[in-house]
Order: sequence, then structure tokens, then C-alpha cells
Amino acid sequence: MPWGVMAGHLGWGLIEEGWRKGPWTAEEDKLLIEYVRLHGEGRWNSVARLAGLRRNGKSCRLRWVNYLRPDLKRGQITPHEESIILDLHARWGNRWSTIARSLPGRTDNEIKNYWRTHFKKKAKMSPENSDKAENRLLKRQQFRQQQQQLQLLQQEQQQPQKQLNQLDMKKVMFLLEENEHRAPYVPQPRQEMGAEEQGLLGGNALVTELSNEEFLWDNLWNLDDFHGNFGAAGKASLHNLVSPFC
DNA sequence: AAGGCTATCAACCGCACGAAA
DNA sequence: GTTTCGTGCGGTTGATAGCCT
Repeated sequence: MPWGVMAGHLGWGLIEEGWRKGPWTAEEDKLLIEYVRLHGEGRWNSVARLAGLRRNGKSCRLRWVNYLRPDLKRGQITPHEESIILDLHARWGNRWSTIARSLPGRTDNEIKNYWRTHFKKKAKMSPENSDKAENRLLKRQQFRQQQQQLQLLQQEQQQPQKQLNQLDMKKVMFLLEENEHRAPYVPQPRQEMGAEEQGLLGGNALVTELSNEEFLWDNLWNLDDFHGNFGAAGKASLHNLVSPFC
């Protein structure tokens, strides 16, 4: 049962100092979407006043960024995305928002969750346990994919107004796929990467030649290393410049 | 069949930072 | 220079669903 429905039925949504907390209802989502449509993103603290939502600005921003944004990519993290996450995490550590910028349609929260569930624990796991877990994960992923396809189908039938968002998503997906075909991104195991992480990459790291992107990135990192004082902010903004072409 | 365990993910919290007043 | 406000980020929590024993 979706959160919104549950919240409605069970009367969830704690009210503290005038602000609602907990799971968002479908009604609240609608109000927030309408607010952003009219006023654009930002000024989140005005949402309560202007949209009639009893949510604080932070909560609204988070809901929009992590769940309602039309350019969000739904569904499982692909192996391609997984290798990007692994590689970027090896480089940047827990800078989730920076990593997220390299994955169009994915949020920092999503990547953070994915990392925690998939890699943090895998690192501790024995090989046989890891096999079991992998099978379980595979089954679970198949199940969820089926569920999501079903849900998408239902949404398409019920809500024609969402077609615009889906078109946006198709555009993003098209660009991603086009890019994948043009320059497959297969990260090379890095020296600073742990043995387990390298093992995880192993399945994908069959292509030995550097992709265009890798080449581009390696040059950037070399530049970074060379100049030394090129700070995190500079790196991030440089990355913003590059990512549209990756 | 039932209870415990685990994975997943939405949401919250606290902190930091920059801009405006 | 200081305070306030808005925003972003990373860490953590809690509810739920599915799997395992």
C-alpha cells in the first residue's frame, strides 16, 4: 500500500510545533507539485504559506528533490550506474551529492542508500554469504522491477497529465543510452580501492581500453593532482561542466 | 505457519555555509 | 561585523516487505 494511502488511513503525520511530519500524503504531493509549477524551485520556507502545506521548508525541499522532481530516474540502479558509483566513491568518498551529479536522475539520498545497503555490508561479508545475498538481491530486484512496470502501466492509464514528465524522463534515458553506446563507461580498478570493491567491479571491467569519459576524467584528476590546490568546490564545478557530456 | 532477520528507502536531524538584512 | 534566513549536505532512523529458518 502506498505511503499516502496508509497515512490517510492510519492517521499518521505527527504534528509538532504546527508542522506535519512523517510520510507525505498524495494530497500534500499535489500541493507541492502545484507550488513548484507556479513558483519554481526555491524559497522553500514560503511553501507552507503559499501552498497551504503544513510542512517546513526543509521537508518540502527534500520531498521535491528526492521524490517529486520530474527528471528523476525511477527503478533499479543499473550495473553501469553501479560502476560509476563505485568509481566515484573510491575517488571522493561519501560526497553523495557530488556523485549524484554524475548520475542524471539519481539523488544523493538514493545513492547513499544504495551504497550503504550494497557495498558497506558486502565489504564485511564472506564469499559464500555474498553469493547467497547476491541471489536474494537478484530475486528481489526482479520482483521490484515487475512491480514498477505494473505501477507505471497503471499510472499511464490513470494519469495522462504525467505524460509530460515521462517524456522528460525518456529524453534523459535516451541521452544516457546514446552515451552508453557511444562511449561505454567501464571504470578501471584503482589502486586506492579496496580488494572487495575491486572484486565487485570485476564482472563489468572486461573492457580494457579507456573510454572517452575515463580519458577525460583521468586528465582532470591529473590536472587536480598536478596543481594540488584545486579545491573540492573547484572539482565539483568542473564536474558540473563535464557531466552533461558524459 | 510463524517469528526473526535483512534489505530497502523515505524522511528526519544537525551542522555548515553563503547571502541578505 | 553580526545576525538571520535559506539552502545543501551527510548521517541516521524507522517503517515496511520479503526472505529464511
